[in-house]
Amino acid sequence: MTRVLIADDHPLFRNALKLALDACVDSADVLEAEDLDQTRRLLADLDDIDLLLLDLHMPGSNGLTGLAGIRCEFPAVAVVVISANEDPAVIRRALDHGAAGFIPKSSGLEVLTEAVTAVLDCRTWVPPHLHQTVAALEAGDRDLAARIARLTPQQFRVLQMVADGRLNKQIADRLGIQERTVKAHMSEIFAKLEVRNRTQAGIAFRRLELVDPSSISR
Amino acid sequence: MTRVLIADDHPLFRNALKLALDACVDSADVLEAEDLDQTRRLLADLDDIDLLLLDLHMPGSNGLTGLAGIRCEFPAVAVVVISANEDPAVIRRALDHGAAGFIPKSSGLEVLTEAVTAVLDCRTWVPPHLHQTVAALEAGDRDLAARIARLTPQQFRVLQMVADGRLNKQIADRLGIQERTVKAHMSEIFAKLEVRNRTQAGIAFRRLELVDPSSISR
DNA sequence: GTGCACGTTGGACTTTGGTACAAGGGGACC
DNA sequence: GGTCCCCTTGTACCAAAGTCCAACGTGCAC
Repeated sequence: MTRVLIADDHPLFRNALKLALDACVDSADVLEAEDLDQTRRLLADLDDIDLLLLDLHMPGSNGLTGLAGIRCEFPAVAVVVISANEDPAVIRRALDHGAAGFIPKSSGLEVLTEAVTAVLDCRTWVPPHLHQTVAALEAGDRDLAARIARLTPQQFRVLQMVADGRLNKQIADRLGIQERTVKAHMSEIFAKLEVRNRTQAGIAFRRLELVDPSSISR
Repeated sequence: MTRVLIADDHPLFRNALKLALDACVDSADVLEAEDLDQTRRLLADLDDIDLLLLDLHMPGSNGLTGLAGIRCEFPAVAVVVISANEDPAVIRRALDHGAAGFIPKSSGLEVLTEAVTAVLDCRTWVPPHLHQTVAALEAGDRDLAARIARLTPQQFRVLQMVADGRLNKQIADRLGIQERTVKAHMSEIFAKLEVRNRTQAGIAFRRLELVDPSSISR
């Protein structure tokens, strides 16, 4: 049986996706989440999810940050990115970060069905009218993606807090571990990201964001 | 006599702006620059420039970073921002950072003339069809702008390098000063930006950027 | 079973970062 | 001339960051 998790804060769109899934898979087990935390919890609790349909602009998913985090923590799960934004550069970056496909929110039911079918068949899928454009773009994030993908889940969490300007001690407290351990993770993170200090690590991490830096402001 | 500096990497557009200036000012002294470094040099060498027409996407001007830098170093110069991007949120942010006006690159000659006339008359100017929209936006960057505007020119330079992940020692070398001095600047910067460490300062500074963080990548 | 990746911690250490307090020179402004 | 801001440097000190070494338990895969 195919088990799919739909992660989108828009109930109506979740329904549309469910219809598409019913149309192309018999006896699909469909789960839903409306923010990134819930998504992560479900992925962790149920270890047999085959496919994740992930909205890039869902609460908690900060541009590509959410995607990259999921890819670090659950590398075995295929992820299809969903977004209202159809910018080819964004699609390119999502694919670079390991997305198995990209579905615009404006898609009709047939397109959704086609896309889901393709991905469940282990083929990547992007909108046909953008296929050429996206393919022509040189890999925007491939090196960044490759570096970040090397991080372990815990290292990713540490990096996220570093990119928030937190101290090692604060990170240790929040994760319930010793500051030494945080430092050990930091050394690993620097090596994997090929940077020399936490400021550069934070900068690299924040490249995952998509929108104007100000709108995240506070 | 009115002295104006046009900072835009597009020669054709510089010409259009010159025409507009000729049409509304008699005996205008028009200078040109095609990147931010040259702009800064001209502003520093000639201290009697009344108006700067600044392209947001000129080489070196990294989103609002260039504008903020100019405002720190030459607070007396009126700056009108020019951009192909007409996003009201960007216009709002530019005004928050002290721009005296905003001119879309798509403007015709009459509009350019009108805008320049208004600004030389010490009135702020934005495209009439966007005026309401921009005014309705709550101040996006006003607090950030207020904090950054307090920085002295040297502090701004230091912060810029911090946001690049450089060490205090490296910053000191590049500025030809002692590391102690850099530290003194850092303490000032933290106080003015209301942050507690360099990572947070770097984050705050990078909010000035406008585009997807990845495209600055390397 | 044997490896391997992951997360964890330990000790000992060096390097950076950051604060507090004080002060002098130079330029701008009144 | 006096005042204020900017930039600079100094001393002294403490906190945070980061490195190099090594180790142990767990769970997973071959």
